[in-house]
Amino acid sequence: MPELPEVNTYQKYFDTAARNKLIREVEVQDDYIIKDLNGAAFREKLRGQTFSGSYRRGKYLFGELDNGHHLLLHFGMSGDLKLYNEPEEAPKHERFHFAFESGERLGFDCPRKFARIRYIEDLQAYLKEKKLGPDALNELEWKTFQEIRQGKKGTLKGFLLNQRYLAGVGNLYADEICYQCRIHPASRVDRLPEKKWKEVFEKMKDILQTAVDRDAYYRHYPDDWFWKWREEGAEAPDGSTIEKTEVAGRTTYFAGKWQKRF
DNA sequence: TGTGATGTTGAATG
DNA sequence: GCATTCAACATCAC
Repeated sequence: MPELPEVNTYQKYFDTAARNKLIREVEVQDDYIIKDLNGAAFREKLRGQTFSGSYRRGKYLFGELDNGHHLLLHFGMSGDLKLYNEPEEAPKHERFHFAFESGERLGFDCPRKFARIRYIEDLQAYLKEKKLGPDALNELEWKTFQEIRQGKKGTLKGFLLNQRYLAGVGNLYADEICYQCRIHPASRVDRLPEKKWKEVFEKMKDILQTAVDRDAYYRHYPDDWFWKWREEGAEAPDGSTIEKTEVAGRTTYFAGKWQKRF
């Protein structure tokens, strides 16, 4: 689930659920997804603190603490947040939760344990060390986009998925962008005409913004979007058949005749 | 029972 | 150091 629009929705949820509530207690059921700290140390760091806000870059969500430190929430493939009141309402695969003074609990659910949680004292230093690119929706400008692609030779899809170049595009939205631009996802970055680059940039912005506006709720996406035909053998709106392949190591769907290979 | 999954990473290669 | 590829990570649903 969690690509940029999904994490944006999680951010809104997190802000509503956690902001300005004193963390009375922290319970850790499984500290596998918490990096650098064991469960007890994590509990010590967070207990008694309050989230004052949040910052999102791509798929990375940083909860701002009142001491100036941050809590990184990366949802991996299956991370989710749930605010609840009674212990028995805890999500099935809860790895930890914050118990607020209000009596509510915010649980972090994660069946597949690909999520990453990290306590960060210096956010700017972390972002720099991590080499995380600008947020594809809110921070990436055309000029920067032009600069980033210089010297690259891989596939367009691989480029869009690389979080060091731009942060936030995942497998589904990468396919969506390629479809809407009528470009084969395995097209080489260095062979794409200038005009197409402009189109990729604009479509990407439009797709992400539209998805964010609809709270990443797929069923509310425009009727002519690709995702609903993203199935092998399906018939795309233009009549071409959807093909399945692998690009940049990821399962990829595209409309054979509709998307041109550069 | 086997397979694949909307993400990241470190190792390996060029 | 950079660009790119790819297997590995842990678990569940189909």
